[in-house]
Amino acid sequence: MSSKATGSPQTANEETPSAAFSDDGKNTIGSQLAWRLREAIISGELEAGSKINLDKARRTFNVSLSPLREGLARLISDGLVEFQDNRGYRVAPISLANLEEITMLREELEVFALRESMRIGDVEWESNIMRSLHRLNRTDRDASRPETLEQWEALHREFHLTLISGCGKPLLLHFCGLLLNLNDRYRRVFLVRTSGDRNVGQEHSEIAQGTVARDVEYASEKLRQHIHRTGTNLRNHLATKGIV
Amino acid sequence: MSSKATGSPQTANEETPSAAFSDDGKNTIGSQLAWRLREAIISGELEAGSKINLDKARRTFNVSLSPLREGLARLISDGLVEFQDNRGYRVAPISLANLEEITMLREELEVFALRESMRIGDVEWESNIMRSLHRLNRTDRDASRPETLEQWEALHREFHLTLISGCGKPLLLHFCGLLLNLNDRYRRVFLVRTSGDRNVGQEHSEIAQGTVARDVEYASEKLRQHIHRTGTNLRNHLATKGIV
DNA sequence: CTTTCAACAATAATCGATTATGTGTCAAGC
DNA sequence: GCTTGACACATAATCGATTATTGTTGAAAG
Repeated sequence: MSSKATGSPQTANEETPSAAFSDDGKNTIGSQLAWRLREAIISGELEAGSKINLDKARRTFNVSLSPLREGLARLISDGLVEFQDNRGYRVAPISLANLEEITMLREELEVFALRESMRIGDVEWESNIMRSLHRLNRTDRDASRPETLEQWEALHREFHLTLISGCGKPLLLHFCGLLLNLNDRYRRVFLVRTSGDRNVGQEHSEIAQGTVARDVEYASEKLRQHIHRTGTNLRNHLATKGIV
Repeated sequence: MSSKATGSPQTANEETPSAAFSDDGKNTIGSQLAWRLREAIISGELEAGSKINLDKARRTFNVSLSPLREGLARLISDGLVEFQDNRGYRVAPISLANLEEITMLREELEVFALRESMRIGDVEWESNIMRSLHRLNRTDRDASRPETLEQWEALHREFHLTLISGCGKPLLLHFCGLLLNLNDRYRRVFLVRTSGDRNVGQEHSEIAQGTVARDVEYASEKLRQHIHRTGTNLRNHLATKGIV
């Protein structure tokens, strides 16, 4: 099993983005399931909007109902699964409107968190940014090797979270983490490659450099544009596939 | 069992603030437990930070473990309960920093949602506001009758949610609902009465009137002040009780 | 007197079986 | 032909018992 980026923080239980924690076979079955299900949904393996049959899932994953429900419950917190009493679980649907809301809220919240970080972040935080940036830029996405995509996604997620991790606001970080999760799902499913007119690596570098230089307006604007472009890009891909 | 305000929306499953739905004994045990536990936590009956012993809780509520976990899982989504593998559940702690973050985020998100609502809200939405306002202002808090407090809290919550319900952004509403929940907990636990120099009813009326008049700047500012004052007020009470 | 480690007690996690609920189908009545 | 209701089937929810993990205590070693 490959190493993963931070996942579903229970509450204020944000995992340190830097830690090289290994997911041993130590965790609870419910936890492991949460990971696997999340990956299955974000990767598109489980189709958006589809019903999750407990009995089938139980057999697929070779587990009992209790941990299965446990795992699903966590994905509900993440907004990746929906639930109704006596009607069971279903993979959260996707839509243009949803994507647009995610993008808009990211522009608001992530930028706000970035400004706060630049205001009160410490040197430790700055260093973490540069490290995340370096790792991200050294990793290529190779569409022919899915594991590299997954790896890149993890590093990308970590970069964005690190960027705003200096703000000292657990709840805000939690919200941003959720939005990032939801957004990544759209990218994983719809984005084979970045549109040619963008140099994403460059964009990340500019954001990072502006941030550690505490150039508030510059960094904020760069981040906002970065998020906005990604949103536009994804929206086009959705339109192509006829998603409303 | 008294009627309740909207509770823990699973995902985009926001309950209509207006509906006079009765919670029959129809729901799932897990659902009912979620309600009861939420009330127990928000009311302070379950002490902040305290551990939740599954076996004891199971006996207290006369249920089996499965629905108990189910209910607790939902409160995790709400940020009212924290969880760690193999270590169980605990009531989310409270702190000055947490309260301040909640207040700050409410100022950002709720005001943002209000502006969006004023931008695109329809007549139906306006009408709902006036109705919620009326119901709220017609209800008094009587410290000697706890059920009136609970009733007032429900209506207050509904008013604030209705105010921003015109924005057409389910995720944003979800976040605001969470923050409101967390905030209400502080009020329920620490606020015996409003500080004398405030006329909260008046504040609500001003916000509502400004909103339906689409006086964007006025309404936004009034709402922000309202939230801010409540935050300050609560902070003082926390300080009095020595909460750090 | 402190540290280590092993047994025990307390607690959480999981399982398989059982019960309750929702859903689809077919026949009788209109 | 269309609607209604009862039955049967599929599925979700719950239970009680079992297993795994954690934490605690106390005796032995240093």
